[in-house]
Formats: sequence, C-alpha cells, structure tokens
Amino acid sequence: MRWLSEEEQRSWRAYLRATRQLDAALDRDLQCSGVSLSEYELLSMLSEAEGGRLRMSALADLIVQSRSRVTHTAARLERRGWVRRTPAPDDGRGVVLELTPEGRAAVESFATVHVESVRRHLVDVLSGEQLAGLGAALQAVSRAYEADPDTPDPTECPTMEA
Amino acid sequence: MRWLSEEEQRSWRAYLRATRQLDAALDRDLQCSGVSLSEYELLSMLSEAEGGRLRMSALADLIVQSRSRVTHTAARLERRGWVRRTPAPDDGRGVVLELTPEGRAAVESFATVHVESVRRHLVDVLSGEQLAGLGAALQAVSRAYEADPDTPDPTECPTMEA
DNA sequence: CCACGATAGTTTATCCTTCAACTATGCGCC
DNA sequence: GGCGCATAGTTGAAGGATAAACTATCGTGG
Repeated sequence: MRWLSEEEQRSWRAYLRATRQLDAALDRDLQCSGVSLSEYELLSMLSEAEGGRLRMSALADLIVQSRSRVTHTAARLERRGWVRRTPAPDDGRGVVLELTPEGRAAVESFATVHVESVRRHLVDVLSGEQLAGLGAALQAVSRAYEADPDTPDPTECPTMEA
Repeated sequence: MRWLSEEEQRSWRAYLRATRQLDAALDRDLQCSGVSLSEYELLSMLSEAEGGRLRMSALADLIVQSRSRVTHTAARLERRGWVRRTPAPDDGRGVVLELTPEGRAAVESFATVHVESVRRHLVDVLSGEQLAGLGAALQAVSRAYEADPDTPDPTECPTMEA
C-alpha cells in the first residue's frame, strides 16, 4: 500500500487541523447571531438565488448536505419565520423554499459579522496569491469529488476482515 | 464594512464546498470500518504517541475538539475495548488515555483504507506543488488561529441589534 | 496551612445529524 | 394505461455533539 510521503503527510495534517479550527472559529463567531454556520449557509444561498427561492434538492447540492438534513434545518428556520415552504409549480413532488422578508433582513445582518469573521480567520491571514492558490486547489478537489462515481461500489463495503 | 472581492469570494466558496465534500467522502469511506473520521483521528493520534498514551487534554488539543467531546468519544471507544482510561501519575486530576493492543490492531487496519481515501480524494488530485501550497496556506491559517486571543472578548457577544 | 481561582475531566440535558423507512409523484415502456 | 423503477421530500428513532453545571485537584499568595 502506498503510504504518504513526509511532505504529503504534513499537508494533510495541516488540512485537518486548520479546517477544524476554521470551522470552529466561524461557527463561534456566528453563534452570537444565534445561527450555526450551516444554517447561515442555507439562508445565504437562498438570499442569492433568483427571488430568494430554491428547490430543496438544489439547496442540498449547493451546501453539500443530505436531503434529510436540509429538511430538518429548513423546518427549524421556518419555525423562526425566516423561510417558507411552497409547492413547486412544475413538479408535484417538489418543494421550493423561499426566504421571507424577515429572513432576508436576518441574513443581511448576519452577513456583516460573518464576512468579518471570514476575513479575520482566513482571507486576511493569507496573501492574495496564497488565497487564490488555495481556492484553485480546492476547486480541483471539488471537481474530482463530483466526477467520481463516489463509493466505487455503492452500498458495498469492501469486507475488510483480513 | 469591507466585503469580499470577486476573487476572494470564489476562493472562500471553494473552501466551503470542498471541505464539506472532502469530509463527507472521508467519513463515508471510513464508515465501512465502523468508525467516524473523528474517532479515527483520536485513535490515530494515540497510536503515534509515545507508548500509545496521551493526556485527555493533549488529545483534545491535537484533534481540535472540546474536552467534553473527547470524553464522550473516548467513552465510546473504551466500550469497544480499543482504549483504556488510567489516572495520570503526576497530576491527580489528569487522565491518560491508552491504546489497547486491540485498539492498535484496529487503527492499523483502518489506516490502510483511510490513506487510500485521502489519496483518492485529496492528495492524488493535486500536483505536488499544489498540495504543498495548500499545506503551507493552511498552516498559516492555523498559526493565526492559535495566535489569536480568539473571541476578542470571551463570553461577550457584540450586541449587534443595530 | 488554607482560601482562592485556575485547570482537568465528567456529567446531563438539549439540540443536531444520521440513517432507514416511508409517501408521493414523475417517467419510461411494453 | 398500468407496472416498475427512479426521484423528491419527509418522518421518527437512535446516536453524536454542544453547553452549562459540577467535582476534584492543583498552585499561589497571604
């Protein structure tokens, strides 16, 4: 089996450590606003969409969460009056989630705090080049992930009792 | 307020998307082994430590998790017989967590699968330079995080009702 | 030597996520 | 046109994470 080289190992460790720290920091900074990062992501995607409306599954794909999780999160946000569930006009199964005016006001207020946080913990910490490089590399990672037939064999687990 | 430039925005989005995807992929690949990524990280750190032993808090810092979370995770792993809790010799409050032989065997078996997964989703997707660049950037992010007095004022929330 | 605050870890309740099962609609097809 | 399978989304139960309160030990200063 191919192990990782010293340098690969270092990079991989840095990835794990930094992403954990960054996610924690961003979450913590948003907590004052009373939303988690993943709730914020949902609201944020909605706010950028045409008319503040998106199909549940489009949303799920955008924020890389399971359908189920989006359903639950949306329910929570709906209870707070930030979001509304309406049937999809063209597909009887579909649901489009819509940002309410209160929801829009909320996201906009969070955005200030959040962007500040992203700057402080990520953007302003790196040079322009470094940040761009990071972005490019991570886009490549995304592309690979999306190209992949994912788990090579779907529900199968390679049965690794050696 | 300083918003993000087009390019900063792109990088930031790439970060969010790729890290979500990558974490999901790594977790899913490990799932066949019956451990989550965070459980694996814990075991893995133990396995690399002197004598397979670490203080709870050292462990928590290494894997960037709350003390509480480490306690819970360790309890779960202890139930499976992979880990053992022993009192710290030098500090009456302390607990050192120790990898059992079964635990070591387990981690080693997981490692194969896991490294393969890291390669497939991250390492082999990038050029050597790109990976090294990514690592360097993320190390900078870590350093910034660690240098920071973190939340500028501890329990205070900036009271953002404008 | 003891009172104080800090540190180490655990606990409990609550919330969030996950997973599997389920409903319902759409789509292709013979 | 109805059978079968895929897709869209929801539900409920079970397990993991978070936060706050709690116990116990340590270290320092008076």
